Amino acid sequence: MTSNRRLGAEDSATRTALLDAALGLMAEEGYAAVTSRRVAARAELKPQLVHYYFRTMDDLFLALVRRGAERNLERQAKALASDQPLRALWALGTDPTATTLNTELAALANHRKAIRSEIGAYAEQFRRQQLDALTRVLEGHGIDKALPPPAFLMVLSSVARVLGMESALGVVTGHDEVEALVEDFLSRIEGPAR
Amino acid sequence: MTSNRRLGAEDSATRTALLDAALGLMAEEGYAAVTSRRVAARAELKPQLVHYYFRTMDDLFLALVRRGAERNLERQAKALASDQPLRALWALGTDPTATTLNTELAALANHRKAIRSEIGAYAEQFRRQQLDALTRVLEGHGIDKALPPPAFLMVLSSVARVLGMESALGVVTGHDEVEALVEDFLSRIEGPAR
DNA sequence: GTCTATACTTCGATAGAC
DNA sequence: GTCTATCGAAGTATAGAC
Repeated sequence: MTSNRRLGAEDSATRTALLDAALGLMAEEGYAAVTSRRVAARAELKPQLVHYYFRTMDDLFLALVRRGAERNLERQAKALASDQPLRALWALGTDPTATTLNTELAALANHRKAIRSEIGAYAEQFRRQQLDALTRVLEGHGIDKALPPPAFLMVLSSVARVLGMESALGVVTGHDEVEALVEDFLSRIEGPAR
Repeated sequence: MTSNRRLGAEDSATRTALLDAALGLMAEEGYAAVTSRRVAARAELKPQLVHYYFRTMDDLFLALVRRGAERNLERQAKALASDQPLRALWALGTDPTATTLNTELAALANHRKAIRSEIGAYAEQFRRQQLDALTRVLEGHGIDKALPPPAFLMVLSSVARVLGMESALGVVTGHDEVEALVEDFLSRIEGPAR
């Protein structure tokens, strides 16, 4: 019944500024810092505008997830289309900024249902995009029959993700060894890094 | 200069009740739900008691991290001493409750310095405890020379962790395949699950 | 050693003015 | 289509009573 209040236009510059501010706050101080007041302050706007453009904070998070995911699907598509798609994928997976944001989103998804399904659906899209590209890449190379592309992909992206998370915490044990392992693997498939 | 205010005793039952309440909130609703008011309400106590026993919310989080880590180091030690240590480790790593809590802690660590170093130090301890036990286990078995124990450990625990996180999001692509891969690996080293 | 009264700040959200 | 005035609830933290 809270429905006949009006909403700001999707293409408004103010709306974009609010999303940018929210993204920055989330990356730098975590999802709990994304409050209507702080988002507005960072964008040098009034707090009430957040509710005009997004109604609730949940709606703001959803808009943030969608915009970020669409951007990153394009980014990943470009990476997968490069001449060393696996190395590009590895670089994307270990990127510190992405790691931080992914952690925040995962935590956010833990307890906000609408956000969880949105993130889950996008996560599937990322994985499928990777799988499509990878299946083609691995066809040519003589890769172990016991390692099907979906499993290989899970292993590679899991290691990249955890390596990024642990590095942020200052954990080092096992990192050199697993990086050497991955490097060995990548160079056998794609040759030395260019 | 805020220092000569007194603090509650470490072994107080009230203090324990507050920590239990904080843990439950963190698991069920995320770290942002861990506020002095909500923690107290869940423990059926007054909010001010949180500040009497922990002074600041940061101190409460630190106490929570320490208590949880000490408990889980014991839990992991037991798992590693079982007759199928790798399978026990895999089970611990994919446990949904632990996965949720780990995600919250990782997010919390992203932007609270004191908590980050505490979690980082404990993460190293967990890894070292695993490595000590694993090195002994792998000595006997004929495992690939190209896969040193630290790298193997990183791969196994990374996959377990990401599998748990993605399952919570409803992601499925690649999961069956990587589980089959892990099962094959584990059964070659430890035999069928008991 | 334990807990309460209280101060001050920040939160999300709505109704209504331009 | 855009923004402001304003409300009631919830946040952390301290000083002081028992």
